[in-house]
Amino acid sequence: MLDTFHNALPNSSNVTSLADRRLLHETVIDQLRDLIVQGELAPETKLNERVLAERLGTSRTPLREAIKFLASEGLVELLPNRGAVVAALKAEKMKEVFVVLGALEALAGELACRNATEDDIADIRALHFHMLAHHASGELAQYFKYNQQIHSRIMDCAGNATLAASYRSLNAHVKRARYLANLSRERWDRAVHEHGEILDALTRRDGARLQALLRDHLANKLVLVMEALDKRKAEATR
Amino acid sequence: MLDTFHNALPNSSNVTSLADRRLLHETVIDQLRDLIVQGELAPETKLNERVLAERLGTSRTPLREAIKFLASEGLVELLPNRGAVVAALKAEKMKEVFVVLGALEALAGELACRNATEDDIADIRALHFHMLAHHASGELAQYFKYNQQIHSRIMDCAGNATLAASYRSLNAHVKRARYLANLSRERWDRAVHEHGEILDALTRRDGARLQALLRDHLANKLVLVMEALDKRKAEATR
DNA sequence: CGAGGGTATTATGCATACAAACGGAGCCTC
DNA sequence: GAGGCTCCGTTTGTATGCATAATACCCTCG
Repeated sequence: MLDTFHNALPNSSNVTSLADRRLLHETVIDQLRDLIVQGELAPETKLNERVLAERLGTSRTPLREAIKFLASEGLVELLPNRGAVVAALKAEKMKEVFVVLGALEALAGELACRNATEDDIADIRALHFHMLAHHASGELAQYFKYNQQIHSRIMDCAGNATLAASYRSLNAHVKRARYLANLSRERWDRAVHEHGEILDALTRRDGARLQALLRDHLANKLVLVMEALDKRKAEATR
Repeated sequence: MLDTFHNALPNSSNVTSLADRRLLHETVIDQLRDLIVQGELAPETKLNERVLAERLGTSRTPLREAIKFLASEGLVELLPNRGAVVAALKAEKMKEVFVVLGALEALAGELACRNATEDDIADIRALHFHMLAHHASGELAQYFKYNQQIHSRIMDCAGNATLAASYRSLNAHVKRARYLANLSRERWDRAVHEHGEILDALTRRDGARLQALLRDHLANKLVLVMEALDKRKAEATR
């Protein structure tokens, strides 16, 4: 997974020699984030330090540092004197996250219309058609992958690393909900249609339109996630 | 049971009731954040773990956990195998932060226009007049305090805890720049005037207008910070 | 049989110990 | 004299130990 979150290395001169040195607690941060995002560690799971440390092949110290880091991203919650748990997946929280993400993506779209090069847009178009192909053949996992890449690419084109970092942090929450959302064909088709419009707006560099489209796109995605959460809740209480 | 006495201790962040007691690493996070935001630990200062731990009256373990936490907020940067430094105050970074903050505050304004109670708005009006008083008497520090409270209060009225958390995290960067911005009277008057318009828009619950005002307000603040940064840079190279 | 309390066990929070890596001083070589 | 190499002190990174808080269990009592 290329999702590794690197803090910007201030020293760009010998960046390669420093960058490829993976510190244990950074590895642990990524491993733990993946476990949470992919749902392998279910929401509200208690994080037993000793057990987890052994599972990740490290000691408690780097693990504890990783937990503190993820706590500030909101993926885990700290219970004083009782350790940490994987953050709950609550409908209310999801609504909040989507509203903020909507604003961030809208901003990114606006900036991308100004800053993207033609090559950037060509790349995004290529990703778009890959995505269409996987949609056509019904390969959900691959579809999601390219979908995600398109949004990330637009974010990158905005040319604002701070914006991108905020986006990634919040987006982790959404990714977590993804694995439980099984798309109806109708909704899936609609999402793909929206992506077509998004690509159009970007191509025409119509910032205002792209902003509105991205906001709506997120709002529709929220509906999906909410339905999935409701269904899960219904199954749980049954 | 007898420990209920401890609940009287000052408690800033976690609303999750249970036993939220003050843990050492949390205290250290706040202390360290304050040191950085108030400029006592200057940008690019190396954080020597042993020295800092002693200064804060703790051991390296909680300090390191606090550093990891602040790293994810972007206030410190981690240099693999070489520790951590206070994040640099760069113009480019500031521009980025202000753009994102602008979007977040605009969103908060829009939501606040929908969700604020009349009492909320009355509170904000009260803060506004306190601020005016300190502006009139030229008390910058007090002015800043009420200014900040107004923005925080609007943020709270938005009723989106996730939004508020993102805002706080990014706003720490701005606060850090504040101590070096010495306002000209003209600019100060202008900022106060803008605040008047902001209050008006909120009172009339004109979300679109408030959004635009907050965005502009932030943009103007950015200009101030940039001038201050330029001046500091000029002094440094002299 | 259930409730309450007290003790034992376990896990967390913090401190310290140990290992590895960086940086600098001094020495050697050219 | 300059450049580079090595060794050593310092600092970070990781592991482990110890104390305390929380939980689970059991025993007693109603």
